[in-house]
Amino acid sequence: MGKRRITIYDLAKELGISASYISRALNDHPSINLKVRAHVKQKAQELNYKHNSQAANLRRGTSKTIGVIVPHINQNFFSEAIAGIEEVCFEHNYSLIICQSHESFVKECKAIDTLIRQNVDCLIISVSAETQSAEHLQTVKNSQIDLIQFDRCMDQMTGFKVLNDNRDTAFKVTQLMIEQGYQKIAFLGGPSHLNTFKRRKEGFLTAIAESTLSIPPHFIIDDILAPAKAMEVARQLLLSSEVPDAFLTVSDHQSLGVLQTAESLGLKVPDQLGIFGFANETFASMIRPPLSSVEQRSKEIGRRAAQIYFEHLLHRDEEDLTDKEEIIKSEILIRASALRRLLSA
Amino acid sequence: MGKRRITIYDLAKELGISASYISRALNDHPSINLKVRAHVKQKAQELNYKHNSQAANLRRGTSKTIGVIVPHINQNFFSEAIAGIEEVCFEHNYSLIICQSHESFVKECKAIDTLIRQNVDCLIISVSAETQSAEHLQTVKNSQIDLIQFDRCMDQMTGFKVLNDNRDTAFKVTQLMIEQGYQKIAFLGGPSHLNTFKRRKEGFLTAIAESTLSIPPHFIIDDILAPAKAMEVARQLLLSSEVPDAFLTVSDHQSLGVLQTAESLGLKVPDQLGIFGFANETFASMIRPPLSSVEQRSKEIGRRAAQIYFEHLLHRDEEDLTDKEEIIKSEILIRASALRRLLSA
DNA sequence: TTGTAAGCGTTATCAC
DNA sequence: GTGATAACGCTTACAA
Repeated sequence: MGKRRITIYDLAKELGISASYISRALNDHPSINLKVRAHVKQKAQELNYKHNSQAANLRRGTSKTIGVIVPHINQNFFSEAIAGIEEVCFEHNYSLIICQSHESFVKECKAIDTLIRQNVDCLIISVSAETQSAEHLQTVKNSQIDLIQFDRCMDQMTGFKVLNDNRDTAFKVTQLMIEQGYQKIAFLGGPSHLNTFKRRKEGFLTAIAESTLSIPPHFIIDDILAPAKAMEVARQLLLSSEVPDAFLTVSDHQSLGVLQTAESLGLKVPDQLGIFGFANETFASMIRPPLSSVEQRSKEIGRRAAQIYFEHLLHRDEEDLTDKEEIIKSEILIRASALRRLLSA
Repeated sequence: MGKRRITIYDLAKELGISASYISRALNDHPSINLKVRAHVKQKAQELNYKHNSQAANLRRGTSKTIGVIVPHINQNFFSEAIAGIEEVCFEHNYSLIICQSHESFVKECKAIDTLIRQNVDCLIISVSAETQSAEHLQTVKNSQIDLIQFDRCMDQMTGFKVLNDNRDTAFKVTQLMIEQGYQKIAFLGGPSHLNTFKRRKEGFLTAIAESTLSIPPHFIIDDILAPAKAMEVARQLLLSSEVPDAFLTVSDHQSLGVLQTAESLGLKVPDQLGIFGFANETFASMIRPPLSSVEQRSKEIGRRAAQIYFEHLLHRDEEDLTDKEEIIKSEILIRASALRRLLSA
């Protein structure tokens, strides 16, 4: 029994009023007497009536749903960001549909297609490492779906973006390392077509340029996110004739690789070799020596991305922005791995 | 321009055939000539037609959507599980709506309500720490929504469950520690009304009972998941007259707390104190000494949970199961923190 | 093979 | 205040 779902028609029959009236009562339409509203709502509860969002959304032409695409749900940075997005959506009674691109451009396109078909009102995305073109993002906008990018963004695509201050942070971190007396700093980067990594590198290069140091070009190496690669490169450099006395990397995993390599070569960290990571993974503070890193406040990034939708896009009017880059300030965590002197500040 | 979304009626007009025919062509209905199908599909692409899942689902009475509720998206165990669920759903062209309970029973109920209104076909849930009753889960079933529990399950609720072999694993881990020569093993547990923690404790107690050891009752302490609490308790025990020579905990964070406490007291791990964690967090293998732990294969748990829906529930027939507990075997990772002797095996 | 029409559950519009 | 009625975009009997 109880097979079929209760609809407003069932309520209408039960209460002897029309379905449209029921609908209005449940939606707190002002034209309806407060007592009637209460009565209807009570009856709805009694009969275990559940509003059918699908039907309502079809009728209304909106889905009250936001789609999210990230490379991997189970990477700390992204799961934190999603948690932030979810919090804000929950406050606004919006649902979240989540897809993973697995760093594949093809899957990212498929995910976008799915989300368009699902009628999402907004898409929040951090693109895959493979993504080089922004055409698929244009499709989203063409489908009248609001687009918000975070972290990994396509520079050629205008619109809302929520980003870390990557350039600035890398700049400051580099300065800190120089302050600590490191003079031959190597830089291990990521895929340089991704804005986040590009900017971290820029920050590093600018700080070096503004200093009196000169860094040999082969100390600056792109696209070695994989810890194994990082270890190999670190080993080569540390065994060469011109040895770096510090490593700045774009991820804690790279840094960990460097640290282990250094240990295996009998180098003392931070005295003989300084190491600075990025992302403040859980393990960063737990290894010995604790790894200096950058807290990206990824949950806050997610929150802001979602808030942009509700602030600027949902009830858009003439004066509203259509284009904005919002910067979430990272926090530099200087720990033992890059600390040779007392800090001046 | 291009304001309105293209519908099958637009396609129909454009091609001079009826909308229903278009629908069938797009859905590969066998009655339609292959050439026509191709023609229609091509035109659809040309006009940038996007199938509206909402409308189709409303008509079909299904949503091809699975709801997921977990305490926190951004906890490793759960984000891995969700990644597994997502993978399987993606293969089947199903979408995922994700909610967090934040360990609150009230929020869990609200999430369930949302998902029912969203018309999900199935709910996959790991209940909050607060959840003691299963009435809200019954509501789900009453709404003709398939229910699959994983990890944290309500024992009083029948149906499909995907679980770790918690009891068994804790049993084996305890035996391993005894093999290593530890004789006074303390147990730091979690909230005991949650099946996972209850069973880990049972496993520990059984192994002790089957051994020749006798453990004082105050060595066995429930409900201290918070690392700070774990540290406090460890400190008290390690400074008392009767000192444990090992700790088995139900989480790596507890274990880390114990490890740091031991270090601060000048105790040598693993020689003077053995430590065994649970969950194999990223940091477990990276700290010194590396922490022994249990890999729960959470992604696999997620995958299995989702697969159950597609195997047993989606095309249910008379002979199908309605009740099953599936066990995902954990993997015991014995590392230096609990390794005093060479292993026999 | 093709088209007509009804209906999924809601809400908006228009009457009364 | 209240109630018909049409529509949202799609699928599916049923007819032709």
